[in-house]
Amino acid sequence: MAEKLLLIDGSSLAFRAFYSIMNLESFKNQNGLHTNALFSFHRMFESIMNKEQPSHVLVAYDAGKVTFRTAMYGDYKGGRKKTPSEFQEQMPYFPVLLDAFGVSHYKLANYEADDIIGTLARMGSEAGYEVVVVSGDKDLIQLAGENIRVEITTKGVSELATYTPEVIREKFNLTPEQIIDLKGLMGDSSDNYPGVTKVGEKTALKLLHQYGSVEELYEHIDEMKKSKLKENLINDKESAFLSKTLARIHQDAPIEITLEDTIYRGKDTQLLMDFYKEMNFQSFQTELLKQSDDIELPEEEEPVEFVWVDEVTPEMLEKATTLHVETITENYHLAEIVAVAFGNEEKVYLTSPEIATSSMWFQSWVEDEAVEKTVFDLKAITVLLARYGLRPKGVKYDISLESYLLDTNDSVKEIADIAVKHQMNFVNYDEVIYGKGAKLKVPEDKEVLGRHIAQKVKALQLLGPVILAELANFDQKDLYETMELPLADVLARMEIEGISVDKSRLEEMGLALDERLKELEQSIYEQAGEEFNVKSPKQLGVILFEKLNLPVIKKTKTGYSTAVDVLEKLAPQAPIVHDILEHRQLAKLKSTYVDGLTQFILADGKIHTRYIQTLTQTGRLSSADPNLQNIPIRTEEGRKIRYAFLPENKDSVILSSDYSQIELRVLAHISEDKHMIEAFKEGADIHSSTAMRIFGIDHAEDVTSQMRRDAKAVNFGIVYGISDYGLSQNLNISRKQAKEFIDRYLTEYSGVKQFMEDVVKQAKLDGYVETLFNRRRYLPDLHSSNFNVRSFAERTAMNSPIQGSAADILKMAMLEIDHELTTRQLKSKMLLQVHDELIFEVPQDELELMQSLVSEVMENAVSLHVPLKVDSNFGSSWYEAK
DNA sequence: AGAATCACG
DNA sequence: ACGTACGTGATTCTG
Repeated sequence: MAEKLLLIDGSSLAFRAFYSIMNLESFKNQNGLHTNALFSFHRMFESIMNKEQPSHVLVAYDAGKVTFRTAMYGDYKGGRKKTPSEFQEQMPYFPVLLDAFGVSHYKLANYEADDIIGTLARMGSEAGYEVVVVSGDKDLIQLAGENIRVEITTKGVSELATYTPEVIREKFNLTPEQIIDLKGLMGDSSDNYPGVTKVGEKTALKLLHQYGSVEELYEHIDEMKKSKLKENLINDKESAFLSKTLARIHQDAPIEITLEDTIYRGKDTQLLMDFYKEMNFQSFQTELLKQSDDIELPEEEEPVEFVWVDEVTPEMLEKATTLHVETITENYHLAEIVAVAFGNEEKVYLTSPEIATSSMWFQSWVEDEAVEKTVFDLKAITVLLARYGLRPKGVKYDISLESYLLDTNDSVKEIADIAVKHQMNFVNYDEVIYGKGAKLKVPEDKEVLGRHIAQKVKALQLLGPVILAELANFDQKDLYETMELPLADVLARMEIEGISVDKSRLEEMGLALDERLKELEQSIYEQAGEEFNVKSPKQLGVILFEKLNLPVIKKTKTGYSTAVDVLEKLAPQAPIVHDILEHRQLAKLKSTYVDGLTQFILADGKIHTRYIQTLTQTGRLSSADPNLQNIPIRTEEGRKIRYAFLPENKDSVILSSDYSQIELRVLAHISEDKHMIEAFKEGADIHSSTAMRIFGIDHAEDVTSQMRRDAKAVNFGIVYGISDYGLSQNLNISRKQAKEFIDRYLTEYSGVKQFMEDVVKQAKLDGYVETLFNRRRYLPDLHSSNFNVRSFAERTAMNSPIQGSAADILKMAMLEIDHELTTRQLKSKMLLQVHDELIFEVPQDELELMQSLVSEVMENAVSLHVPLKVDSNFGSSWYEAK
């Protein structure tokens, strides 16, 4: 096989890698080391290796700041910003990674990576090798030659642009050698050498096409006619020659390595595995495990004992305080149970759910309030064991919930995530054991499976007290013990209960939608003069903006935007746009709400969503499989979907109770703004009263509906952490006008203004914001040097305490309502939660009681400086509960 | 897998 | 001057 030498500019690529992933916070290992550059470099490197399949590889590095170039020109690479510390700290690990890859790396005092590469490229080429050079720095294209191809990263790092002498001729009409002359004339702002004043790429190219080189140019300078350019060339002659010298990459650097030394040795899987563990690179870990079969799983110092049993005895349970139910798919309403496990950090028992739950001993252990247990995700376990009629009690530590409360930023999806954060590296990620995607499966080897589960149990057991102590430290023990933990049980029962959905009703709607969609498609094709996929934004863009020549209002990263606000602006100009808008809306209804929901109706005729209690950054719940928190309501066509949501029993109705303006009331409370509190105490219409203030109206009856609408938008904006631009977009008004609205608002509600300023200031000091119930959100981006990132964090600092406190309040109300339903032995059921709204199934004979009970509890869930108000409606379907 | 779009509070 | 509203999940297309 022919020899192929791959030369990589490590310094340049590592730097590019660093900037290609700027989401610094999510790329940290267990010791707080940033890993974004290492991760991204790894990805780039692998893709290059796969593509090139070289026989020889070398990664070259700059040795340091001082080189022969700085000796020639003191300011070479001067004026550069200091390397960010987040990057600096990753630099020592690149050699470790490369050693694990089996790839040589080299740096040389006084020289840059370029010169090492230049020298080896020459040597390789002379030896008849095919040479490939990869860098993020375009200067290296001067190395292109007969056997030398240069690849430069573009668009961050995702793609490579190839440079051969032919490409350079086509692009610049120059030879690779002339690239050096080009640099000499142009200079280089990032390397900080000057070239010739006022000469950029265009002028430099013109000159080189005429004269061929810097030397030739100055030979014939006298023949040039008098011009500013000529003057500059004469004045900067010295600089031009210096710059050319600086730009030239050395091809005879005194390197001490030979081509022999660059032979690719191949991956050392064990070293790589260790590196991935250290950096917490899960996906690479799994990938590696798939490729090789000789990797040893990490050793525990004192391995946990585990045993599969087919009978549960009291002795087994005697010292057991951790309970685990293993599943490998997310949706626990449908998931198959792989095993039930119980034990402690020393010994774990594993068995099937049938064996466990049929044991009297196990039943009473699970349901014994007095046995303080540790679990991971109480809600999931509650739903899973409910299949067997068991309801866990006495759970003290839910590691999942606790981790979420401690820091919403580090997403703890599985036990390994939190174990690794506490240096318990013996726990494997599920993906490592079970695989993922199409290859997801339980290992046949009971030893492997058993050890994996046992290690999880061990970690949970050890983590329990540690994590609770951390919560206590943050004053979050109450939040956990009296709100989130009991709520897990309430939510589990809501999920298990589910809500009845009329499948045939949905199917009827689906047929009608299909018919209308066909009509619209025909009409759209006719008006477009051709058939195309209306659902493809790309194809639609071509039709609208190229074929029909409609004006481009907004662009996205990838092309024309065809979002609703754009289409609405175009609608008056072209009737086709009306049809497209309607098509969009109906297609959404059909796919997401008719077909989508239908798939989730189980044999009991109900939909069982999952509330995710540990996801949002603010403390809200989210809902998935399916999402029942975004069922249409804003348009009549969409709202009809709600006709399909029914009470389970004929004699019952759907009752819906929602907080009125809860976020603004919370804002009034937290900010203690006099005027806003006053407005709410008077029971005023808050949007009208805001309108009166910002428009200077004295009598409520003089507020026009337009004013109220504007004021409402301003109120929303305030809650979101307002900006003039955002408001102007929302109201379709000028930015100046929007700014006036905001200024008026903040003058009138000066307490709100004060709060907004204080909350950001305090957050910058503390690093986090808090809700009324001590729920925290950390905002490291408040200190970002990037304006956008920082501004976003500031708006978040204003919004999170508001949105989060509102979420806290509804959670408190849910607990109280659940308590009342239980103690009063009512037949009414709490079915759904939609952020500020609760949905119940209520038997007719409990309706009166429930209406007042629910309102009463919700309104008095907490005591604020303003009253809380609840609106209730009921009907024979969710649609009619309005 | 990511982007674009759109449903909700 | 910088470019934006806050929080979610599902579907579809596309590289």
